[in-house]
Amino acid sequence: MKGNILIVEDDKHIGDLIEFTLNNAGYSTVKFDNANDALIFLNTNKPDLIVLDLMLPGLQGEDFIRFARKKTEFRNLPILIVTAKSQEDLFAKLLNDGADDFLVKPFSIKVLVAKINAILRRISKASSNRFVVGGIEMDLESFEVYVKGAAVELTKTEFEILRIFLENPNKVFTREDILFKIWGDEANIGDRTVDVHVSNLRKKLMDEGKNIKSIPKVGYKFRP
Amino acid sequence: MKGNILIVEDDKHIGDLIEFTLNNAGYSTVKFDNANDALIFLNTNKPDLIVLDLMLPGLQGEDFIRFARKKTEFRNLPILIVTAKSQEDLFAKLLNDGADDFLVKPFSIKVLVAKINAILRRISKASSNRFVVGGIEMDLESFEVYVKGAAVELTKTEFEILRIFLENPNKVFTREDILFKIWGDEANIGDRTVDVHVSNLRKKLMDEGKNIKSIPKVGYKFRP
DNA sequence: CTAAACTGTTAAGATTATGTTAACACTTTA
DNA sequence: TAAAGTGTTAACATAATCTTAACAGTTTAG
Repeated sequence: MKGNILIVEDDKHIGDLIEFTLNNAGYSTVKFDNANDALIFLNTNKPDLIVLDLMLPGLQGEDFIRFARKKTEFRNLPILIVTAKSQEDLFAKLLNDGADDFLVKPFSIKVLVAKINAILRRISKASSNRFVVGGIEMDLESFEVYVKGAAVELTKTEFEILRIFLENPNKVFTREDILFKIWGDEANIGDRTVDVHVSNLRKKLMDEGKNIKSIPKVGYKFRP
Repeated sequence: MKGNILIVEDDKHIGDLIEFTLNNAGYSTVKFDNANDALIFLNTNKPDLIVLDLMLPGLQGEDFIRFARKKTEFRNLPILIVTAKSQEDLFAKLLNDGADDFLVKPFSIKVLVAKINAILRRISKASSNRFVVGGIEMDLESFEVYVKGAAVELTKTEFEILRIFLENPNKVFTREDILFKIWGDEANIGDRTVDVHVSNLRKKLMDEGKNIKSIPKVGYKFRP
């Protein structure tokens, strides 16, 4: 998941379009058609970005920005304004109030996504590629593995094999599958080598090692 | 002084207008009417933001962005595009390439200043040019590094490598990653060179040097 | 029940990666 | 112009990892 985006847009048609587009671009979304509900949502949630229609019924978009900015944790939350007409003075004011950017309707869907990508890239350096399966935590960025919170030192090959298992829980891999995935197809290695690595992995993973099951005559799988 | 802004704009009239406006808003400016001179300027200077006209003679604005983005120290330098016509596909591409925002001519002077204020406010909040990671303190402005308070003399290359590590604690970088981030992609240098610099870094950093870990078959990382 | 096939584990040797030094080229400084 | 500083490469030493072979233990099939 690339990020969580809050959409505040009273026009159902446009709101759906934005939501659909962002979902397609890999973002998860929450949508409200009024600012009050969105503010209530913000009490208990912290999205990565807000797409805000300026012309909302009731509470105005401007007020929404000011309210949102009051809370410390939202001081750096990017807000992208979507508005019907080009009011340059208003834009200038909003940008100074804390909005990050704006789009004038009708706007291009491509530009919308590109702007959001650009803003979020700036804000969050990299979405963490860390995941947890069973009692094992794997961080692809730091190449670290934790079993029940304790760091475990793995070699690169062990790491790669474990990754295959964790990314496909319960799927059985033949030794050839594993050889191919790690060494490529030109490798000239006996498949018993996999057994040795799996053996070493099991030992290093302590209790969790028991979850690497051997399927006789087939291969190995990981059952969390 | 609020900040230093590089203007790249071939239309003298618009360039003067931008410069005048930004000066009035409290920014200091440097202006070029072509991308080549601007790139030369970037070799020895580091502005806080670039205002770039997309339709430049000779080197295209797109190329300019790519060149600028190659160097580590400009990777987070905000670039605001000013362009004559609305080309939405191009905008989308540029935003993904690393531009931060754009304005379509004729644009409002108020909006220009507001956008620049907004971008710089975002940046200055996010990145101080002095930071501490573990027992190491790095000052990007004075190019000084302190280990437990004691100044350490580093060469430029060592400094850049350390910066990559400190800005991304625990993230593993391959030797190619490091080569690319520092030398760009046209460099023709063996990756063992990185080892030598890392070796020298470790020595100079004394105790803290132990926190530069080598991940066999992958690369290096800094674990504070 | 026994042989064959399969899996687990160990340890040794082979292979590959890393650490470090020294030499040379190049640039900057005095 | 010499001297000092920096960057790059090559060479060698050291260290880590991989692979294999051997053997023990286990399961399967007849």
